[in-house]
Amino acid sequence: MARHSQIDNETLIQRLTQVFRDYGYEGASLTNLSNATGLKKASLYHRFPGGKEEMALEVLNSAGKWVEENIVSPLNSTLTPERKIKKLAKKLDEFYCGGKHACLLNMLASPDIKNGLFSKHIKEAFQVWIKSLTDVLIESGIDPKDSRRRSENAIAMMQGTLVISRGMNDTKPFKNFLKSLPNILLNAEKN
Amino acid sequence: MARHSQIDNETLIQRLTQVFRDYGYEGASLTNLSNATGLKKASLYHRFPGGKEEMALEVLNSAGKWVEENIVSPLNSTLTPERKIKKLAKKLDEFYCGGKHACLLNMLASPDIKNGLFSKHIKEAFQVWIKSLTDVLIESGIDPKDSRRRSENAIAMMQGTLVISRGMNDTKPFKNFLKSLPNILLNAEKN
DNA sequence: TATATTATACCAAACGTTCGGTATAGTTAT
DNA sequence: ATAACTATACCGAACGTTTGGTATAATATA
Repeated sequence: MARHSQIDNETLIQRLTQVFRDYGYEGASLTNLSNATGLKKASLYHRFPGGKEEMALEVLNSAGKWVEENIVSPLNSTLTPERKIKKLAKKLDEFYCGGKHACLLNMLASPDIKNGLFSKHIKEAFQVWIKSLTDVLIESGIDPKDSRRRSENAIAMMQGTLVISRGMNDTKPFKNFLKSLPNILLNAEKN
Repeated sequence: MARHSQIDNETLIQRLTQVFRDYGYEGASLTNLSNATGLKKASLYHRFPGGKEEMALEVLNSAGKWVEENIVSPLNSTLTPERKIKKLAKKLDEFYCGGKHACLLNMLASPDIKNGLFSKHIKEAFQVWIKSLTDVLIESGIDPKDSRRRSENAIAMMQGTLVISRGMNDTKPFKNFLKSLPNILLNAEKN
């Protein structure tokens, strides 16, 4: 009954994600976002009446959905814990493009962007990461408290190696983290 | 021969640091910086003719000097490795205000701020961190390659727990990291 | 000692530019 | 024809920066 979009929602969000991830919220200007998507400002406002805020929220939600489907869900499957972790590492490699991409949760977590508009999303996202990992470790027979500690460590290592890989312009730290991930999680006595 | 500054250089840099650390480069507006320092915009330009760029560079240099004096130098002292690490943890607690402060290296490491104006500083800073830690571990009798691996892990954990502490608005992750730091570095088989 | 001069620190106001956002008119596909 | 979509032009506000000039303190000259 109407005309087709010239860029589908999925790729649109994907392009917006790139900009927010590389430049942060303040650094992601509408000009950037327009250039990255091929849509003029007015068209972006047609798609996102809430403006930049809505774009960033949609980007966060989309990333959250991807993580839910590709990370959390496989961790709830019937595979063995070890195979789940191996799969996790592969998906992380894909998600962060081998360490070349920054993490949105880091880039959008400034203390007062729009009075902490994203802080709830970010906090929940971290909790989801940690919880789903913890459950796998508990399932594998590791003491619950220890499971949680190891999971928190793993997520911290992930974020940290991403920061360092970006800062040193070298993906090795992240790559090494992925390789050591099974050890970190399943037999922490040798990491 | 002239009028007195109404804010000395050290506290001036300190105030600027707060803003860059909390808001990132793009988020740190001249209005922010002016309010934080008590100097009007034009006065900031008198102190820093190179403008915002120069301010950020001075902030980075100042932080680098602090780290050199308070972190790197003590690691080269005559203390035992274990006591050095304990001291390190204390200084890190101070430097990052118990996990409440973000790391400048993370906040200023966007891929293309002014064509990577800060990327050299940031890369070198990470290298300094890692090298000085590695040397301590080697001194303590740990295999050089393993020493380097452990040091990289420790720095990654530090950055990661800072990211998570900020994202979850809870300094526990960073605090726990500090507590586990001696173990991570000196007897990695139990971390 | 008193005055003129110089040097620095500071600021109000304005610069041109870009920001996020909007109003309107036109185009396109059904 | 109608509704979906896009492009152009525009807006007030904020951006980083510059200008033109005042206030304060030390120095040089008398």
